[in-house]
Amino acid sequence: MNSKLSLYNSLTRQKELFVPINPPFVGLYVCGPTVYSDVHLGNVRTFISFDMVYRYLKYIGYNVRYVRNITDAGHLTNDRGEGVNRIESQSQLEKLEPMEIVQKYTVGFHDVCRLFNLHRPTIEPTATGHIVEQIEMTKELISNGFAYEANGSVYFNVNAYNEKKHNYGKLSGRNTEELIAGYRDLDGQDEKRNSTDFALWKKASPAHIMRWPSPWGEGFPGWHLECSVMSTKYLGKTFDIHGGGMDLKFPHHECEIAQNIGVTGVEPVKYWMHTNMLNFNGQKMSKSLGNSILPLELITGNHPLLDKGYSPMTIRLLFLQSHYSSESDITLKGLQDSEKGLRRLLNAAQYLETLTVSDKVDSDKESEILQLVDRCQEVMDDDFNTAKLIATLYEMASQINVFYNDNKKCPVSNDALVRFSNAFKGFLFDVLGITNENESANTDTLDKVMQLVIDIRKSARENKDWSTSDMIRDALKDAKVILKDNKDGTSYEVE
RNA sequence: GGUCGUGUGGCCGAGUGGCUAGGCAGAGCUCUGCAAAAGCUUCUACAGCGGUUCGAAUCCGUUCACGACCUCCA
Repeated sequence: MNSKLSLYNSLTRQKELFVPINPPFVGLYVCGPTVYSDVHLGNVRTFISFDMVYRYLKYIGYNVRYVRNITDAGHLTNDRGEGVNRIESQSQLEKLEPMEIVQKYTVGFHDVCRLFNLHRPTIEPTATGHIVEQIEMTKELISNGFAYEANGSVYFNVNAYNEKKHNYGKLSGRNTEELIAGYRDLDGQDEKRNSTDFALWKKASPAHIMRWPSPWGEGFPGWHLECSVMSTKYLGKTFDIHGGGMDLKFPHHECEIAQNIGVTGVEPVKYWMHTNMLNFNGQKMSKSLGNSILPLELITGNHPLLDKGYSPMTIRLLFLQSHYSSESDITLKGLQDSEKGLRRLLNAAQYLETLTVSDKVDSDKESEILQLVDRCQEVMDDDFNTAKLIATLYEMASQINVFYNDNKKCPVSNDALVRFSNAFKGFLFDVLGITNENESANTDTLDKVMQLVIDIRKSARENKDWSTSDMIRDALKDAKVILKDNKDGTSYEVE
């Protein structure tokens, strides 16, 4: 673990050296989806980013406990009191039980995760599985003087919290008075003492299906509470990294901090990480603009704004080509570029397997490739700069191609070639989580059939029977098999 | 209105006080029966205006533009 990883901490607003609380263990908590509809593509970007973070932490030797929750209760459309439970409203729409909605979209979410080659979190807890703990935490907050009951609901008391010299708003740079001023006109006649207060527990109306008994009557937990409860339960009072999309910074993460401090008195998270938003053709995806696009629509191409489908790995590479903290934009041009880039990298990975060392060692060349090896880790240590990592991998791919064209011989020591090869494959496959989607197509059977076709074409070419030779090549192209005539024979590739 | 962020070559996208990012596209060349692939070469930018500095795309100020969150949308 000789890494010098540093990362941008949203809480301190600066890049900091990553020092785990209890090495070699690292606790990572990421806010997961609310399973009330198909997972949003922007959410997928966030999860890909943290998948990469998880992978890199493991790559450099940490033992990571990765907790990503499933929100299956309590997420209100309006946190201010008159909220509608998203899962309930969807269940009415689809005429299904709330738990059927939860099940349906949890399964769908997991399917999407698999497509994009996301590692499973080591713990994936659900809000409904932690109702007891949420009630306990609410009780503690009341007894600590940070919450009050009103009419069967319980609210967090932001003023009481601030009076104890805590600072609600420090993560998102907000101050409570301004928030109150901003809320004034929106404020209804609700049970809260102050408009910045937020629900820990909500009383269930008679029509409400998702309900649990509590000391304050039948109700359901507030949205922010589950993350506080589950992160503390599985990662401890203070843990290393908490991640999520920027849109969750306020109010969700702000409330989480307040709840945790209200119970434990200590700062819950050492490093906060926020991923930036995903746009489509330069605009935020939104239903009203009609440019909202689902992961499966992007993969299948079944959407009016798409020319065709793009593979999950093409999309994954596109996302990782920009830094997690920058906005990312999906455009057709970008997807097409990424598709080509992906092929370039995967081809290089394939060529790499055929390389051997040559008799003589070119020490300049050797130090050049070892420099590329070192750079992979250097750039990742700098706040997970996947954009730079991919640039480095492209340079490595160029190098591989040069060797490949030079009789597949590398003028470097065996040790250097092994290190180079391990770095290229390790960073491409293990860290970036790219997989070779075509591997399954290259079966043994296909290999043998193709060898036969290539041999037949070869004899045609030897007889200068170009029409037969080209006919074979064109027909294969229709079948998405590309022939490449190299100096030392013909190889094929499934598109 | 408040908080935060962004503006880089034809396009995407890193970087952030002096040193070629990288990719895609374009042009030329090599290889090839022709292609494809690959290689080599080439094109070389930092929104405008001030300022600091020996030197700024990078720091400071300012103007303009765009975006996010604060309010349902991840």
